[in-house]
Amino acid sequence: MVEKQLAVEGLTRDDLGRDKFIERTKAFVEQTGGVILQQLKAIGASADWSRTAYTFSPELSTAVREAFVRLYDRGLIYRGHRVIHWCPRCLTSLSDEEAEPQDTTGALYHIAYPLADDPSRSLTVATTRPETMFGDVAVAVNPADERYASLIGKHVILPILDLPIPIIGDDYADPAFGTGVVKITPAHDANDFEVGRRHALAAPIVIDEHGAMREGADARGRLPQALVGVDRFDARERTVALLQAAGRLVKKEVHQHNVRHCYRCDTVVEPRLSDQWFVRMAPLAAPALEAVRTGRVRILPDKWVGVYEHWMTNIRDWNISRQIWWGHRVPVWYCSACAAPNDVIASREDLTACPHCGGAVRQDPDVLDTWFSSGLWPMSTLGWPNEQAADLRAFYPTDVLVTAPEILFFWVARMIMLGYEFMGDAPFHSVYLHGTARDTQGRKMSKSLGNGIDPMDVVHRYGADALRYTLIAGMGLGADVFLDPDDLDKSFATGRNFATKLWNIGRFLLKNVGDGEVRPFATIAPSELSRADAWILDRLDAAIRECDRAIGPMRPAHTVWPDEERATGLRLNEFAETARRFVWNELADWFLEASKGRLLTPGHDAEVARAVLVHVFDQALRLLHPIVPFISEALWQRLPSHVDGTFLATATWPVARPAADARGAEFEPIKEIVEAMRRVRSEYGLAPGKMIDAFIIAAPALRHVLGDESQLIARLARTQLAVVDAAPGAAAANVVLSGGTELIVPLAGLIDVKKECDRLQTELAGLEKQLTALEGRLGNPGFVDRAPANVVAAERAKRTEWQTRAGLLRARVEALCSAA
RNA sequence: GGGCGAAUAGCUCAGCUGGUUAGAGCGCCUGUCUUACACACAGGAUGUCGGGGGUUCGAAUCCCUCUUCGCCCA
Repeated sequence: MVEKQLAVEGLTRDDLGRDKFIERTKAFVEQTGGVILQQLKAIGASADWSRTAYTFSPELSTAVREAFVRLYDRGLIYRGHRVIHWCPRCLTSLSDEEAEPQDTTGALYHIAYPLADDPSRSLTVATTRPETMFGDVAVAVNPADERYASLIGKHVILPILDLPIPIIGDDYADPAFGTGVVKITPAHDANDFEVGRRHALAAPIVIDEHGAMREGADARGRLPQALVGVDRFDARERTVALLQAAGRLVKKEVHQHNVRHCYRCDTVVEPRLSDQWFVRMAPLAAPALEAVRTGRVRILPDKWVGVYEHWMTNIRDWNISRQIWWGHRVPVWYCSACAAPNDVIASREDLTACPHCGGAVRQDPDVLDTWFSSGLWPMSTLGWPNEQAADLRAFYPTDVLVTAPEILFFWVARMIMLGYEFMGDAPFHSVYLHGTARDTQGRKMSKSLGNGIDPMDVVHRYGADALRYTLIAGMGLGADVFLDPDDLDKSFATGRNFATKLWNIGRFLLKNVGDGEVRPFATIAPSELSRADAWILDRLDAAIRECDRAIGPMRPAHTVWPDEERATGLRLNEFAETARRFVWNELADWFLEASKGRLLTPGHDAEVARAVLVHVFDQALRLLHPIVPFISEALWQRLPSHVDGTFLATATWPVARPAADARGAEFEPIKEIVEAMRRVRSEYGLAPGKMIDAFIIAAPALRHVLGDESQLIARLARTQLAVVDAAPGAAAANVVLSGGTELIVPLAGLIDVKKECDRLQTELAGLEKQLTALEGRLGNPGFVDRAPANVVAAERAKRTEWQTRAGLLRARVEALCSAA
C-alpha cells in the first residue's frame, strides 16, 4: 500500500531510502490500525482495549528475536540455497502460501532435441516455459519407461545453442505427462533443482531478479544476444519463433495449468535460485498435527480438519526471508574479519563488533515474513519470552481463535506449532473458521473489486445491533453470507427489523409495567402464577437451554475434547434464532398480548403479571446481549428492577429451572383455539375486530381450563365460546383440534357448505393417508420388535390421536357433505 | 491430476449421533393503520430433500455410483 502511494507521487522506495520508508510505513500502519480499532469499538466488540499490541513494539520485537535465535540454535532455522518463489515486481521471495496458484490457460510446447550421436533422431520434450531452455542442463526420462530407457547416458543437442546435454534417468519424469521427456532447468524450477542436485548438474541462471533474460551464474554464453534484457514473456514468444525457424518446434497445444501469482501484487511468480532463511517444519509440525488428531485442539467446521492434516503431513520447509524493508530484520550478523567469511552469528542483541575477533560486522539485509512474528502472537502479547510474566501464566493457553479459513496455514497452524515449541502447549483449544462476506454474484467482498460494504455506513444507517444480528443470524457454521452492496435496506432487513421490534417490545413493556414498585420475582409462589405465566416461564427455560446448547461447552472439561463434544457448539446462528423466536414469537406475540387484559385491572393478578414481565424480559435481554449489546443494555437499564451502576454486559447468565410447571402446558390448547379461530375468520373474511360466537366440544379437563380462561380467549380471539356436548345443527365451520376437541363456528348465511365440505374432505384424505402409513408401520413386526420402545410408544400415541381426529372429521364430512 | 467438501422451498441456509405430517430468514399471495411496532399484525401458498442403486423394520440423514458446483494441494 505504501509503495502504491509512493508510485502516485512518482517515487519508489529506493528514492526514499530504507529509514524514511520505514517511518512512512509506520505512520500508515498507525492510521489504518486506528481505523480498524475504531470500527471494532463501534460494533460493540468488548475487548480489553488496554492490551492492544503492535508487532513492532520493543516487547514483541524481543520475542521475535528470541524465537529466531532459539530455533537457529536448535538447528530449526537454516540458510538454504535453492529455488524459491520470487516476485519480480516486489523484488522479494515469497513463501509457498504467499505464491497463490491461479488456474491459467497456457500452452504446452513440444520441442525436438536431436540425439548427439544420431541427429536424424530426436527426443521431444513438452514444456510450458520454452524460454527457460537456455538454462537446460539435461533431459530426463523415467528409467521404467521402455520407450527411452536405452537412451539414458547418451546426449541430446540443445536447440538454438547447439549444446550437448545428457539424457538422465529420474523418477521425476512422468511417462504419462506430455511426451514423457522433461527438460531439466535447475535454476528455474524447484523440481528440476532437486533433480539437478541428485545428478550433480550445474544450475545456469538465465533470468534476472526483474524477470528479464540475462546471463547469471554458470550461464556464460548461453543466451542469444537478441534475447538479453528481454522480459520473460516476450522472450517466450521470441524463443518459440527461433525454434520454429530452426525447425525444432513440433507442436503447440492449449494447456490448462496453475501458475503462481504474488498474493500482494498478482505478478506471475518466477522460480529463482537464491540463498534464503528457512524454518525446518517437520519437527514443529509433529506435535501440532498430534494436537488436532487427539482433540487437544479442535477446528470448526470440522471439514477443515482434513485440510489441516493434509497440509501438516506434506509440509515443506518455510522460507522466512523477505528482501523488503518493512519487517523484523533477520537477527544475524556476519563478520568479514574472522577466518570463516560466512560465519553466521545469530544474536538477541544488536551487534556492533564481532564477539570473536572484535572486527566489523554487518547485519543480514533480509527481513522476516510477517507471519513469523504473527505466529508468536498468543505468547508474545502475554509477555513471552518472560515465562514468569503474570499475563502469560494467567491466560496461556487461551480459548478460542476466530479467523478466516484462508489464514489456517499462514497463521493458525504456525501459532500452534510455535506454541508447542516454546510453551509446550497449544495456544488455544478451539479454532473457529468463519465464512466470507460475498456479494450477490458470490464474489468475495474486496477493496479492489469495489463490492465491499463499509461497516460504519451500516452502523450509521441501521445501528451496530442490526449489523451484528444480520451477520450472526445469517452465518451458519463456516457458511458464507451473501449481501448486496447496492441494496443495504434489503441486505440488513433481518437485523434492522429485529432491532426495531425489540425496541418496541421494550417500549410497550416498560410503559405498561410502569414506574411503580414491582414484586421481586423470587417472592412469587407457583400457585400465584397464571397459565400464561407458567407457559412463558417454560418457554424461557427452553430458550435458555437451547441457547446454551447452541454455544456449547466453554472449554473441554479435561484439556482434550472428547469425540462427542468436538463438533458441538459455536452455532451462533442457532443461538440468534432461538433468542429471536423467544422474544418475538413467544414473548411478544403471545405473552404480551395475553398480559394486556390483566394489566388493565389493578389488583393481585396485575402485580403478578408485572413481576413476570420484568423477570422474563430481564432474562431475555441477558440472552440477547451478546448479539445486540446496545439495545439490550439500554432497555435493561430502564427496567424497574435495575440497580444503579450495574450493567447487563456484566450481569450473570440465565439458568434454566430444573423442572417445568405442568400448568404451562395447559396454555397450549388456548393457543390452538385462538389460532383456529383466526384461520376461520381469515377464510370467511370476517373482520378481525368483530366479536363472534363459537361452540366447543371438549374433554372435562379442558372444560375446566376453558372456564378459567374464557376472558383471555375472548380477548385474543374476539370470541364468546360456549362449551357444548354436541354440535348444533346450523351451518357452521368445523375445526378438529388435538385431543379430540371440536370447534364449531356458526356462520349462518356466510358459510359456503360446498367449500367447507371440500376443505374437510381434503384434510381427512391427507390424514387418512398418513394414518395408513402409520398403521402399516405398527403392523410390521420388524418395526414393533426392533425399534426402540420409546419410538414405538410415540407412534402408538400418534395413532390414537390421529384415529380420534379422523373419526371426528369423518363425522363432520358425513353431516355436512350429504346435504350438499 | 490428487485430496476434501457441498447439492434441501423463488433466494440464502438449518436439519448434530437414521424414527418430524421436512424447518427458519428474506421474497411471494390475501386481509388489517386492532392506541408498542406497516421495519408491524393476522392468515396463506410453495419442496419426487441433484439422478440412480444399495443397507435397514424405517433414509434428507449411512454406503456405492453418476452429474453439477466449491475449496485446498500438485
